[in-house]
Amino acid sequence: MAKKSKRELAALGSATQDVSLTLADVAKRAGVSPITASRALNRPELVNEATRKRVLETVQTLGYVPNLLAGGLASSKSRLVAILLPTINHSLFSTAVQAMMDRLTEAGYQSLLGSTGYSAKKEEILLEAILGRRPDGVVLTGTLHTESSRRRLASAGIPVVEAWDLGDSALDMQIGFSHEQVGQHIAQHFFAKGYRDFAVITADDPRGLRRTNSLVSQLKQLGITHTLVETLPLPATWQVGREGLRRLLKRNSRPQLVICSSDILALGVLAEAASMNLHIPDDLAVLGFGNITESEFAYPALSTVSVNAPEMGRQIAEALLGRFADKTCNLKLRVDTGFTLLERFST
Amino acid sequence: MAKKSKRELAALGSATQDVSLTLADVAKRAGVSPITASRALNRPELVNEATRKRVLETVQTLGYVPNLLAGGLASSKSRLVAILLPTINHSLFSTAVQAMMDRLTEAGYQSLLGSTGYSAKKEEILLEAILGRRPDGVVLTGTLHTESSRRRLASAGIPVVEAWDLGDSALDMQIGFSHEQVGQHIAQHFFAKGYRDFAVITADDPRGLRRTNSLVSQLKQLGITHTLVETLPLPATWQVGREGLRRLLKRNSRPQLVICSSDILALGVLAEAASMNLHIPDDLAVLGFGNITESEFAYPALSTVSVNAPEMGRQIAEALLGRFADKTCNLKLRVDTGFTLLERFST
DNA sequence: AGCTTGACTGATAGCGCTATCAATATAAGA
DNA sequence: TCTTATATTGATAGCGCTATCAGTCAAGCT
Repeated sequence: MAKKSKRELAALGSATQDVSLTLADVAKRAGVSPITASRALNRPELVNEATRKRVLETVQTLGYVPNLLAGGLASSKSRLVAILLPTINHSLFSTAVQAMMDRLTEAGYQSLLGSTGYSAKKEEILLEAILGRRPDGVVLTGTLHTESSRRRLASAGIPVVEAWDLGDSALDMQIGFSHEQVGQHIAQHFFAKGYRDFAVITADDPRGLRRTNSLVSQLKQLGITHTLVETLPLPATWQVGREGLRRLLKRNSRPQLVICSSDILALGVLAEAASMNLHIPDDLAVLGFGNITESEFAYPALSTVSVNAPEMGRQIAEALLGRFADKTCNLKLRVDTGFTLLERFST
Repeated sequence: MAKKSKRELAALGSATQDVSLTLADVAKRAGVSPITASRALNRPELVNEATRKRVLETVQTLGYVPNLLAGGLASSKSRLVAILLPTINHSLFSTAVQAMMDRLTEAGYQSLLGSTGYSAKKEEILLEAILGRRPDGVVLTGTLHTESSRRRLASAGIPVVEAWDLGDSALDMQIGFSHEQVGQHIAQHFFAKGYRDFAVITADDPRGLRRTNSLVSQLKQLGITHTLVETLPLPATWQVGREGLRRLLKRNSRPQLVICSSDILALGVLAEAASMNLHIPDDLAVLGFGNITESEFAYPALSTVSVNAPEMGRQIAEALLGRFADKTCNLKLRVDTGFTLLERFST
């Protein structure tokens, strides 16, 4: 009762905003039925020009903000895309995510970010909470920890994009690149340039490990039988990179080239090398991965592998939007966004 | 019809997950009324132990995921907290946000991240979309571009935390520190240490500018009448930091100490200095701001101002949770989380 | 005139959940 | 014995929106 009267007050007065204004209030004031008001906002092509204008003006003057919870419930379209990241902080993915969000926001979708962190238990809870919002789509960037999480996602019946990879067991759409190819390419490229003594510093993450394995086995094929590999626990930070180089140098020989599983590690290596007065690339060459924005402006500028993150982000957004518009489109989509080896001044 | 039968199928079969399972399905199977099932999940203290257990088991076996859109609509509690950031990428705020999200997630809230970017227009649209989700609370980290955005937020009738600052015109709760004090403290500290020749590289952001103004005027009071200030456009990146130092050195004298408005700029300055073969801190001392994780492991380790971001994040979360539990609590909350000048090896 | 078509608008009935009040049973107190 | 309190469960009625189907009206055609 009290509520109702408050509302009517707001509708009658010249309030420019209100908390609990409903579409019905707008409709009443514009002299149309609620459903027409709804259409004026969501399917303007179905409404007469003059009517639509009147409704939109009323929306403006009242400061009405549609309740998307209600809209989502009624239409079973939440206009929400869930993005799962390993961590929100220092993410290799942030550039891709930014581009993706920009495009999605433009198209009227919002992004629900979830950081899966490092605990499988937390991930399960997160996934449940996110699925509870009935997102229209899900983007997976990191890997999921448990198989049950993957199954749960698969059976949620919503479009899923697995980004940053092109694995075998696709849940749905895949947009990324081949980590094996990256490893192989690095090996071939630097072998051809004359490097013979390689070392790897990698974080203990499945994809970094795959790149590493592919690199090592390609080197073997080229006749380089022994490659030092330092595997360090997540998360990848500068500190870990520095520690990695220290450990590497404690071992026998000093490698010509250190290949890092991420730019973040590589920047740590650069810092550690500087602290040791090692000259880069003469004393030690360093390669990163991911081409985060810092890399280009490090000193020396970091050589790295670019995976064209903004483009990937855009493609992910488009793939989802396509599927939203037409449920049968992009069904087995698999896009290889490739990669580029960027030689700057650290190799 | 078809829908109904599909549902019943799922409820009868031993399916472990289903898309459109409702609470009513769970209730039927557990032999209770829907409302009891609802309570078993959300207000367990109101339900008999045995009943609750039965319901929860049923939820498990069916793989039911509550529809939070419906729940939110019915209870007008969305369990959603909106966090507005200037940008999701390379954010000074990411550590605070991470801590905040962790706590909120733990308490059953989800975070809707919005990047306000650099366009006021985009910000308006974003705000409208976010308010449409009826978040239970909003956290503002950057500043909002337009006054109308602020008003809109204020009149949304939900708890708002303004983080990272303690301004005069609080919308609601404030948790942060005084940028003026930071500037003043830096001036006093380094003056006392004997520095006399200062320069500032700052991004064109309101708070950095406030720190700078306070610094400069404090220096004036100490008898240092002229301080070079380079103001560069957002976003703050390494590139901008490098550019800043270059510009600074093109001017007359070389300062003893360069004070940067963010660690990111400072790391850029470090890189530029390295490229010029300047020795830090002897040739040039550098101070950052924010204490991002990289700073500690840069070479040389970056002196900076820590604002205790994780603690701030936690406090923000607690403030909101307190308010959610009791609408009258924390009403004019204003927490000064302070700051610490961390001298490492760049000063 | 009668029919069809297209453009527009509205009435109705939910979406899946919870607030609210009511009902029941049992235990405790007078 | 009859209240009164406590614990537990259920019936009802929405939350604010949209899908769906059903008009209404004017224009165009036979």
